[in-house]
Amino acid sequence: MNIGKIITDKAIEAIEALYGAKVEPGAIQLQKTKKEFEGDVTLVVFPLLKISKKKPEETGHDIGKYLCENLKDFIISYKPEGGFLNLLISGRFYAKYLSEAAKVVDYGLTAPTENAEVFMVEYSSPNTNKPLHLGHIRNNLLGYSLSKILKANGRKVVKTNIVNDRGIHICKSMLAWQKWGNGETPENTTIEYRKKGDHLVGDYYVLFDTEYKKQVKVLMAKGQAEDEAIRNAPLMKEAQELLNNWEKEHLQFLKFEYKVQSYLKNWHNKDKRTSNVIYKKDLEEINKILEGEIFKQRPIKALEKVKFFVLNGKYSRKKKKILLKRIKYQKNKLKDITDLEIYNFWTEMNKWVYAGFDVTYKRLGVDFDKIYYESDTYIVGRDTVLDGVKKNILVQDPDKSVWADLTADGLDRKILLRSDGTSVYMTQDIGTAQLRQNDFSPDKMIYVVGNEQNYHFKVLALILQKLGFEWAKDLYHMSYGMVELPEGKMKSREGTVVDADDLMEEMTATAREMSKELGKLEGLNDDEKQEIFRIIGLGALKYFILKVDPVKNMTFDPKESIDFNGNTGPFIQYTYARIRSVFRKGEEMGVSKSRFSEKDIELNEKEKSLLKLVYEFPLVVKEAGAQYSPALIANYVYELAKEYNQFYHDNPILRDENIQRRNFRLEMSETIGKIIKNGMMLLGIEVPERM
RNA sequence: GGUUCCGUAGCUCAGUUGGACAGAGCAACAGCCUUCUAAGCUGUGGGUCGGGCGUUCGAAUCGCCCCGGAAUCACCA
Repeated sequence: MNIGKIITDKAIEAIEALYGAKVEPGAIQLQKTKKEFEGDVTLVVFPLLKISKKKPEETGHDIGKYLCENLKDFIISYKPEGGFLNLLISGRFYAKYLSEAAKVVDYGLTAPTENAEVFMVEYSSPNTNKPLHLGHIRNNLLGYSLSKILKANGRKVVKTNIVNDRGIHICKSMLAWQKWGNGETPENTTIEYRKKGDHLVGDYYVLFDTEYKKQVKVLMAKGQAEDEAIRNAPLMKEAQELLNNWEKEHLQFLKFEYKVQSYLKNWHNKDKRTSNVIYKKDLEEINKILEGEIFKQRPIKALEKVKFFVLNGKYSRKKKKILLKRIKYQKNKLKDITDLEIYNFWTEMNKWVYAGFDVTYKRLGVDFDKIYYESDTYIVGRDTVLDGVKKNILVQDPDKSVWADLTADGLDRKILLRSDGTSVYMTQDIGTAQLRQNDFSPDKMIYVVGNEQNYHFKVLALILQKLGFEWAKDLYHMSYGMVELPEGKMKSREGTVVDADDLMEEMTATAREMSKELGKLEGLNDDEKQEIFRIIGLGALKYFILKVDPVKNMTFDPKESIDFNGNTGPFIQYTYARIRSVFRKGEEMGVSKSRFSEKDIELNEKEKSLLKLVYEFPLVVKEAGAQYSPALIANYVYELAKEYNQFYHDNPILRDENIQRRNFRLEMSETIGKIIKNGMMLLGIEVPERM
């Protein structure tokens, strides 16, 4: 039941019959009829005047008459208005459409099929030296919502995250902690409250910057120029040295990992004692672990997993003992790792941060199918780059630094390896892309990254293409605008960021206060209430961010809290809760929904426009998928909620004495509730049953 | 300076391949709860769509120029 196609086909037929000319479907322009005119669909006749060689009104009349006669029961009447032909679609068509839509549980959403295209969506991509802030929130919400939207368009989606866990930034935090930390950890910071790991590490990052700036000031007072002082400050030098040492130890660690890898790979083949003890079925399971992703990236973790498997297996105590002994033996071989002081501290600090991130992600309601770490991927990138030098695709300068020459493409030269052989940001992204291709061979790789990196991704795609990777054309940078404060950009080093955890907490608190004032949640226990506050607070935040076109920068004023009235998340959630309330009340009254006859339904204006919106939902989902824009969904759902509230205000549902109409209104309300829920789900926003 | 993006009501934003008098929300003001949730509904005021020129039957939308803002052009990430 595609209104557009039905009319377009018939209009083409009409033009041929009336004027003897064949036109392409593209020549038929349809649009929604403006509110101030009578009708539902408007055919723009201007482009057809050359063919009809008649006045606009006459042409409209001709075609309108033809459509009306040949699409009986579908188009009831027509009215040409200047160059516009307004067509009135029968209410029965829409009512019938509603009955169909009502039957489909996931109305508007298309589930992925077996051989659907695989879309990989990268988002979040935090640095491990600081907690997430408002900018990350926009990124995460966009990425998560986009994933949902693509999935609803029948794509298989792999959500991924690349954690920037190495580099000078993290060394700054490490150094500050070593100097002034006094052994503080997330577990023992109990002075006022227990600090989340990511916040703790972030605080040391700020501390580094404060102390560093002091040193620069001192040096400048002693007569050094600013850029000189910036380079010469002892703290910066120490941080750089730390980075160098970290890289050395990291390489050493990789060698250990390699050892474990080769051992595990041959475990059951070469080690007779083990393979005799272990069940064949379990061996297969263990092999699965060894061939899986964890093993490739974190062999030690894989070893732990194998251990866990053995412990939970149905083995006799004796056999378990033998198996565990084998595992322990291997782990002991790795004890050299304990000598890697910097590396181990780095690992430890990262653990604090990840634990903190996990809490934030969970609270925000986002997740990932696969997480990559820069500390793994830059090695792959470096090898590829060196290979590119061998193949003369890339150039190596006399100082050993490696470059991609993009001047022929109208861009500059881009550095890929420093003269000391260390990697840069681009190197890492080259490696990450390769790993992803290996792991998932996606049809499309979407990078949800801020527009400040437009140039970076342009260059990345170009370099990958030059390196001969066919899939380079499948990279897509979903660029979005910055979130700014009224006074300008947020700067984490200066502590002017809006913290993600704080913001979510504030939103929940606002929801709580508001609910208290309105006092509609009596009869619920504290847990239930808390859950509703959480849903509303987060809904307000998420909607506020997602309703804005991604390409645009947006300002956020922390002093003016996010609204809960008007074009907001809570408004939409409220509409849903209202609909649910109708059905609860219906149950109390003993009124339940049953079938209605489309023939007997006279739609009023509001009902018809609501049904038109119901019809549009699948089209909006499609469009949002094509444009990668959650904002389209947000604006649609708002429109739907607004129209419904107007309907609700003026029309009885349960109290309607006309039983046919009551059934219709219940059916319509239920379907609209379903659309609101599904639509909000596409934005990653939950809806409450009550509020 | 080069490149890219943005500029719509006092504020925050809609406006799909060009289509009818440019729409919402907030804020302001005036109303509506003995009736399915008032986080709602109704009404009033508010605009040279940054400016100019051009293409077109028709431009917020496309092209060129200018103005304002942002990002980027690092051996930072």
